Amino acid sequence: MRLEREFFERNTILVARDLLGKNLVLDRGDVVYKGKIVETEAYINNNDKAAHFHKGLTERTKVVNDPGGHIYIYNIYGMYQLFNIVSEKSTVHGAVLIRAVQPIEGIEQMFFNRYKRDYDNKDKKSILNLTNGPAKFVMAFGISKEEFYGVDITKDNRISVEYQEEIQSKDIIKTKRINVDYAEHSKDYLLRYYIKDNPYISRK
DNA sequence: TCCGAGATTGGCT
DNA sequence: GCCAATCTCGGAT
Repeated sequence: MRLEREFFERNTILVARDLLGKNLVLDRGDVVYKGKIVETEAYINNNDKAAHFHKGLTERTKVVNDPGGHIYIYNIYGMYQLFNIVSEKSTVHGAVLIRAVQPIEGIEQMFFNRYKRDYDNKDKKSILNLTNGPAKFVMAFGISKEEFYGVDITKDNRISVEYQEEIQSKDIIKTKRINVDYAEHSKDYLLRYYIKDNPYISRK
């Protein structure tokens, strides 16, 4: 059962928290990639200097104007792409960065996408390293901005978020976002969420 | 084995 | 010039 528009059109912070434990699913026909979302960050529309759209939208960020459930992907550091899901209703700006997932299905293909070699000589560390960071899981799934920017994750027949039971609040850690030191007053907002003790989170 | 520093890379803030 | 990241390598543990 996929998550519908109503889920994503809510407040960004609620969407970020409730995405924990849900499965991100990418169906390529011959292979299905599935990963449990274990770490997210909220970028909000309340004077959040860390948000790309805090001064208004540009060509890069225009999809944030769409209703919740659309996909926002951007380039970072010249070499990587990060995956976000737009939240809030149309014209209200907010997005959730997916920072890490735990592989559930398609792990052999993820391994090949990341390392360009077969699944044979694997070790525990290389498995954890598949998807324990925001650019890592994008590479593991083989997602690109060109293919998925602006796609509606509630309607598209390739990509969706699969419903799973809520994570209990005692198992959710709430902390500061990563690498937003430039964001002045916004840098200490507690807008990063992750599942307690999950091995795939990007940082403690 | 673990941790920190340095290199990498190109579009936009 | 800056940046919501990652990889590699060297020295420390």
